[in-house]
Amino acid sequence: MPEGHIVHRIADDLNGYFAGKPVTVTSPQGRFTQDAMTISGQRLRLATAVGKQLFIEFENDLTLRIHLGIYGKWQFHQSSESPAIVGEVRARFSHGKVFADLRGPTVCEVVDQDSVRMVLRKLGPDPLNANPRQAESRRFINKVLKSQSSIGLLLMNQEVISGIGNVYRAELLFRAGIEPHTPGSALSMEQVQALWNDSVKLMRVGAKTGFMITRESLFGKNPRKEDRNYVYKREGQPCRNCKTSVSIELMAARKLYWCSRCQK
DNA sequence: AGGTTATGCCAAT
DNA sequence: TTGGCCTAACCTC
Repeated sequence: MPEGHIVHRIADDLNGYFAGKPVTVTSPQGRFTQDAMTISGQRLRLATAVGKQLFIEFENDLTLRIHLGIYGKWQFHQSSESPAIVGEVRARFSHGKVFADLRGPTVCEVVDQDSVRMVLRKLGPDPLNANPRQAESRRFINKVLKSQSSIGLLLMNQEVISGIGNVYRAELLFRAGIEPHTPGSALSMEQVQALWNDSVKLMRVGAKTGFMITRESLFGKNPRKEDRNYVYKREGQPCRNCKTSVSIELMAARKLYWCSRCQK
């Protein structure tokens, strides 16, 4: 159940364990067997994360594209014996003593390079792939500033910015003091640039720790889940800043959390 | 044991 | 906008 920072961590793990090595790929569950046979035994060239999408490229130029969706998870094992299959394992990677099990992905398919390019073309810039010159941030800013739709929706739109999900959406807007229903076009360029910069900052914390810690005072610590955020999943509880009861509503079928006093 | 929930997304309406 | 996908964890009874 990841936002983009987790997918980047998975790409790093996969590269650490398997890059440059021939990987045995199976599908204990059976749903992925046909595709698995096309890459099994090939050397894994590189795993790359873009937003919430994971691309695992093999030496025969085929790429395994994975999207974890809301349920998907990877689990890594190190063992001289093959670990028992527990539950529905869509795909298992193995090389030597390392095993990686994938469960519950929305997408798990082998595709060619053209198909990868088509997917990539649709994705907005990823804060975790930002280069130092901030060239990508301009794409994000331009799209937001000319859109009539709300910033709450825009931050969840992977064609606008990739890798942000429901937690970071709520927390970014709280930290910026922006009311989630504000149209993109009503924001200033400085506000949108600041949102981008903050997304880079927060997602780097997430990628480094594995946790979505968004309260400045808790950076570098290991807080309990219920302490990590300002407004996410805190409906009805007092705002950590002004004590106003945190608001909740459904926006495009997802729960939106915000403080009606701090975010105007 | 059964019900609810989730950091997501798409096709159908 | 709604339903469906698909899995495990975390409730409640």
